[in-house]
Amino acid sequence: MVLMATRTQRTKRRTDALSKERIVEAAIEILDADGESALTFRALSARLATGSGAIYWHVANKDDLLAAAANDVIARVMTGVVSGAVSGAEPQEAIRAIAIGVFDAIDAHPWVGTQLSREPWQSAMVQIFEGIGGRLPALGVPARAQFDAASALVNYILGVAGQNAANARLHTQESDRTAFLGTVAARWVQFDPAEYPFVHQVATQLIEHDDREQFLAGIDLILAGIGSAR
Amino acid sequence: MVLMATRTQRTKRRTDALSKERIVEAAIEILDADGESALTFRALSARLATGSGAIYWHVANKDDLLAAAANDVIARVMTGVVSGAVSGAEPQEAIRAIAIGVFDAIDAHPWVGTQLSREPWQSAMVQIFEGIGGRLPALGVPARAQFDAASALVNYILGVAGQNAANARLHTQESDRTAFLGTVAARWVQFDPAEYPFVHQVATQLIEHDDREQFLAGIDLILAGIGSAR
DNA sequence: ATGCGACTGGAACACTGTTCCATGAGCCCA
DNA sequence: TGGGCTCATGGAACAGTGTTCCAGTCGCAT
Repeated sequence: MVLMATRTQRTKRRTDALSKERIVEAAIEILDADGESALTFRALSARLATGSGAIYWHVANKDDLLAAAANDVIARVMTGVVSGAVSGAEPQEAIRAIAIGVFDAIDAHPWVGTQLSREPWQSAMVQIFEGIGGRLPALGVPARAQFDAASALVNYILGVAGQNAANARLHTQESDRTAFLGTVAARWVQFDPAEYPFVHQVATQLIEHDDREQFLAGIDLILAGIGSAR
Repeated sequence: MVLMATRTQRTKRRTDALSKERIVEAAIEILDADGESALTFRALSARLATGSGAIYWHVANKDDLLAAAANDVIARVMTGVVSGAVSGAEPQEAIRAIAIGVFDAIDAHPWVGTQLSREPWQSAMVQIFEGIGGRLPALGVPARAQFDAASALVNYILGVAGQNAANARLHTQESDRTAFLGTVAARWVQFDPAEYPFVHQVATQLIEHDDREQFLAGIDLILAGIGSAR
């Protein structure tokens, strides 16, 4: 993997020795179990039965740790998607599969969404960029349009990612979510139809809409736009 | 404005009395001058010549303050765009104008980008949603496709917004930006062309690309997709 | 004039990321 | 075998954060 720093360590020290891998693993567990706010160096120290100083020997700072954790999750998604049935499929289907893969990963680990929209040009984003951009030639997109097309798709994905993460931050429970959507819808209905006709009208669809389907609809919209410009 | 809380205060107290407006105004000044990390309740207290307790009487917490600040900026953009020459123009042009308006606002106040991707269903986002969604009927988009179309456009905008804000956080200077892009491009060129053909190939375009133009290209792509599905 | 509620300023609290350093484990060479 | 010497560790200390708490002050209605 070109992205990784060179590492020449052959199982030194105790078997339970600290390592960036072990730290990232523990961090992901905390993030998944109790959310972004639960990941502190104290919590991490406790879980790894060590001190914060030891962790800092392996990890530059918290941003570094979060980037590595997000990279870990995304890398798993990308290798999973690429090695899956998709590799030989139609390029359009491959792009959809990657997008859905990233969406589902962020749905399962909302903190990844926050991280993706927070640190740009990060290795996690490069992987997504490559996965999508690499399929564009096969789609018949002219070379000079590929950069813009890939950027549009990735930015859309990042937008949804951030929004999903923000939603997850607001309510941990599934029941919270529907209740919250109900509240928002109720507020939207009460907007003045003269000033906010669209928001007013769309309020009802808010409750019954499916995030995943809407996400895919957006991907298809962009793909249609890419196709029409061909 | 339906979004604002009811407010029945008629110039009480001293002329320099604290108020949510004055606090938000000062917060925006700090954010614009010295970036997101500079906005602390201590800095705000100092600038307003008061204590943090006084601020908390007018503002629920920091999130509330940031939301109000972002709302302020976006509201100005939206009224500016709507009252501009655009109001009677072709709906497609109106949507482009709104998107560009939001983009430029985030370019000028990067912290707004962070805020937009952080707190969903917020009044700032509702305004953008309405501004864009309200033009879709005139574009000939069927009613049941409008929600998805608006959501796609807004999420794309939010994605770019977050990314722009992250970039701005990384380097304050314009010279920093080009230097940084150069570094990233240099790294991308060195990616193994067998494993990362797209990223490798696109690296050169990275340096000379214009964020604003690429953003607009993405909007046009989505608009083309919306048009083709009509 | 006086009481009362709206408002203020700043001290105190709990908690964060990060740094610093005294100590220990394992290895290499004499 | 024993001494260095580096890698690695754990935890105390630091600076700074958002937030709470509360003793006051001010202006108005009575």
